[in-house]
Amino acid sequence: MAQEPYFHPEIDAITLAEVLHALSDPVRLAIVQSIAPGEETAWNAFMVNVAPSTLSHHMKVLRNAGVIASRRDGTRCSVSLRPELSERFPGLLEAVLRLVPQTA
Amino acid sequence: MAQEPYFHPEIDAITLAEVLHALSDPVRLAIVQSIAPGEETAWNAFMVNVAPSTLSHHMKVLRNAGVIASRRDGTRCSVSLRPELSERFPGLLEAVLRLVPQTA
DNA sequence: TTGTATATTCGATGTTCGTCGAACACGAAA
DNA sequence: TTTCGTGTTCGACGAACATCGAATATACAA
Repeated sequence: MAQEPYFHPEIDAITLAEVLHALSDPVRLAIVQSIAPGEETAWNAFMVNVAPSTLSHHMKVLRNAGVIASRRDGTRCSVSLRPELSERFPGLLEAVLRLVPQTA
Repeated sequence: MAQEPYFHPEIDAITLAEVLHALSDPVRLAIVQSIAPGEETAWNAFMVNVAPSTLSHHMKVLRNAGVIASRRDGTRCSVSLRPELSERFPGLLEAVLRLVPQTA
């Protein structure tokens, strides 16, 4: 874990295409779906079968897209859904997350 | 134009990740946005600055993802939004299309 | 039949992506 | 201090992607 703070884009810098791209990967979709809105999830609590380096990559994609926020907690890391996303694109994440279960 | 009929996937074969991926490209997002629901749009009526071969490629991606339907009309081609998409993933396309204008 | 307009397919090019293992950086514990 | 646990970064790989121009196939018009 680097001591540098995580980069999180400004609300207005979030683009629709980038959000949709971030959500268009099955692994990332599973990640986002397993984060309860308003709550934090431990980094290593995701049931995705990828290497840690790959998971870190996906987290970065979601973070850069403005979907999730990462917070350092000592050696560990907690992630959560960014409330700003629903301000920028109201209803989008809700619409997607509502449909995920019937896909899997 | 090939005489072969266009391939359109079955409703249940449409996956959320594939739809999101199809919509995650700016050109394709512009295409979808300029198709009025319930109406047909002429192939060459899209204001996207790409070569015809590129446009054809994007149409194929959207078609394979289950987002649009293509119909031959003599030498020409008309496209429309697939109503089945809203049956498979209710509210998804509506949520996206509602947000496109504020992006551009 | 010959020619024209329309869209698809093909081949090529450069880019982006998802994945991994190895190496690294940091905080915390021993 | 040394060790261990946790994520990140780096380098590499093959696959997928966006783009184009050229060639092609088809329907229609002259």
